[in-house]
Amino acid sequence: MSDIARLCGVSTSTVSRALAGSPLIQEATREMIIEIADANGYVINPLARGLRLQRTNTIGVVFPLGAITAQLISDPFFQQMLGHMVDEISLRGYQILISKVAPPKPGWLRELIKAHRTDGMVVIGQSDQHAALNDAGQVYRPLVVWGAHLPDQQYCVVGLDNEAGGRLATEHLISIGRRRIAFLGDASPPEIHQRHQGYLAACRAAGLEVNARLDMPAAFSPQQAEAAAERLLAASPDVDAIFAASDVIALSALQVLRRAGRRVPEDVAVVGFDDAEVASHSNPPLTTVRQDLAHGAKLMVDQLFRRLDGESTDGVTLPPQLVIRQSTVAR
Amino acid sequence: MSDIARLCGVSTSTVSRALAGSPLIQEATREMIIEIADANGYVINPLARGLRLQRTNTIGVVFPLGAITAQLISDPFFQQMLGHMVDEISLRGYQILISKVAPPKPGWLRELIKAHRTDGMVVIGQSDQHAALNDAGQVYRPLVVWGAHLPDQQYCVVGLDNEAGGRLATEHLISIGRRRIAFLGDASPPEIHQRHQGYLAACRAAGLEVNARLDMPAAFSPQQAEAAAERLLAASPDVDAIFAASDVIALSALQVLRRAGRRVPEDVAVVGFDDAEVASHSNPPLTTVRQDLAHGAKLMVDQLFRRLDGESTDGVTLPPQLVIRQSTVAR
DNA sequence: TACCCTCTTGCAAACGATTGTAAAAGCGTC
DNA sequence: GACGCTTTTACAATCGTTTGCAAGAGGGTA
Repeated sequence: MSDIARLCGVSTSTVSRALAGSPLIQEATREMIIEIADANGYVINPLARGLRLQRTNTIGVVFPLGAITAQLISDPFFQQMLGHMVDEISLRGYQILISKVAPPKPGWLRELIKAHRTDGMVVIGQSDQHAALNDAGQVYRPLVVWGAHLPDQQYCVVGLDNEAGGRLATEHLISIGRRRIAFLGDASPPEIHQRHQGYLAACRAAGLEVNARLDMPAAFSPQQAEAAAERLLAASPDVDAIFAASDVIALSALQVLRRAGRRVPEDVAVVGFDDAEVASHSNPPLTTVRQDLAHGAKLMVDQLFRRLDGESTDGVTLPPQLVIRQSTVAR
Repeated sequence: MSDIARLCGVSTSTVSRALAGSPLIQEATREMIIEIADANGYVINPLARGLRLQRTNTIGVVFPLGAITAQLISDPFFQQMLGHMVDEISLRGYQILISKVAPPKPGWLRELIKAHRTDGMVVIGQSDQHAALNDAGQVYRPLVVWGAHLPDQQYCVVGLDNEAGGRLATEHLISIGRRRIAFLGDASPPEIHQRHQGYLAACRAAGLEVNARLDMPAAFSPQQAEAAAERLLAASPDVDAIFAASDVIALSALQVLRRAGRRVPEDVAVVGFDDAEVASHSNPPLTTVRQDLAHGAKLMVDQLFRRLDGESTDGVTLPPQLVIRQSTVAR
């Protein structure tokens, strides 16, 4: 900037004000300065600017990956969410700084905040970090989290009503006459825990027995999910329906069932969760609980920017929607 | 930092050196300083640090979206690439700054570089920005681009041999007896152009006629791709094979063919490109040209870091691999 | 000419780190 | 005690901006 100032025969403060469009600078001077700056390919240094202004025009998108998930790529959910976030945030002229926190160490979120590299943060998924989020949420306002609504939470959450989703899926399976309904998924992240609660509630309401043999922990990666599905079939050969905690898990279950010679949906009906792109193209197409990630991402970013403006926001609970396809109801 | 210095009864320079692990600082002093810094939740400010060091520990991932693509989310290719990039870069302890450049204005890349927010950059896809890349690549070293290898290029490219991929796909269709093979895709981005060249070469080698009715521009979004597939069927009802420029386009074609009552592969065989997750789960599963994005991403990041170390790298051309599934060969 | 007023511009102090160089401290030796 | 040597610490400049405040320029009026 001092080079430009020298070229223009003015001081850096004048250049700075001219580029910022300050009314203190005469129109003719401004035009001259802008022209010379452009001609010399001058670009303002965002680091220095951020340091001075304490504003970076950047939003952080954080993926806390606890014990549950090893890699980001493992699930299309993360990929899609990230894609939507990039779209929504760049629409508002902000930059995006991604942090993958794996595994989270104590204080990770406070450190991320205190680094002051971003004006606000979006956290995708609570993982097992509810305490850290509560801790930060009380003092740091521009924070929005995607995940489950928890009773004692001190931070702004946008997320699906996962319990209702679990109930919806399970009631659908019950309504088509299934009685031995298995749950396939690891219920330790809060979102999945709530889906599981919904499953249990629906089973109890219908007077169905739920036992440990029907309740099979399964991680999100296809390989581990297949292994879990095989364990399930071995433990409960008479299972007549599977409610999987995600579409990826459901697709793995479909593969295992096909290899085992079970027909879907005649012998075993399968329901997934997410309505990822794959769900509609699978064979058979997958009945699933749809979460509208594009809308969710939009809401999160909306709320975040309202918080940046000093408003306070309460989060949103989105209604789940059951999408019925041929994995539960044959044509 | 000056607070910590005051608390410790030393100067900021001592604190800085202690935290950086400089041998100039006595062990006892260092331990005392680190302890006090931790106890007070002190976190170094990366903006100030970056400003001083002219290093940000950040890699930029840039998506230039030219006239071709409207949204980032439209194609799983971008989502997957982004996911892999995040994985590979964070593995090396660097942060990731995403820029979606849509549409690219003249000088966008030089501006991005001159902003000095990142130590290096990865550009995903050339779009229609070959000139801008050439312009920047000559002066800016830490730049790696995913895309097609072009004759006069001055920048480091990692990418698939798209022409070979196009040839492979087309030869496969020819080998199963197809004669009226359509190309579905917009050949203006270099990658797709090369796939199209491979298609033309294979057709010519087999003595097949290629006419405009078999050559149908199709954008990457499912809606537009479906419309294109419908136009194709209308223009050339006797088509017996479709080579689609991406899996998303191929899946749209499958939908349209099903609605039109054509059997796949008996009436019309379909080949896609990418081997996205959806390809293996579709109905019927899609024959496609696989690009190993995980490997590609790893190579790109490898080369970028070697360039950061002052080495110069030449880019890599990856071999395509045909994955044959039931959309071309019935079981 | 002296004075005041308005309009522009420049000076210099931040923002929060790093680092070359100078100074201080500690210690052994003559 | 003076000197020199090594070890440890502090001073101050620097990275590239922004901005409160002071000062200069120009013009009108008494």
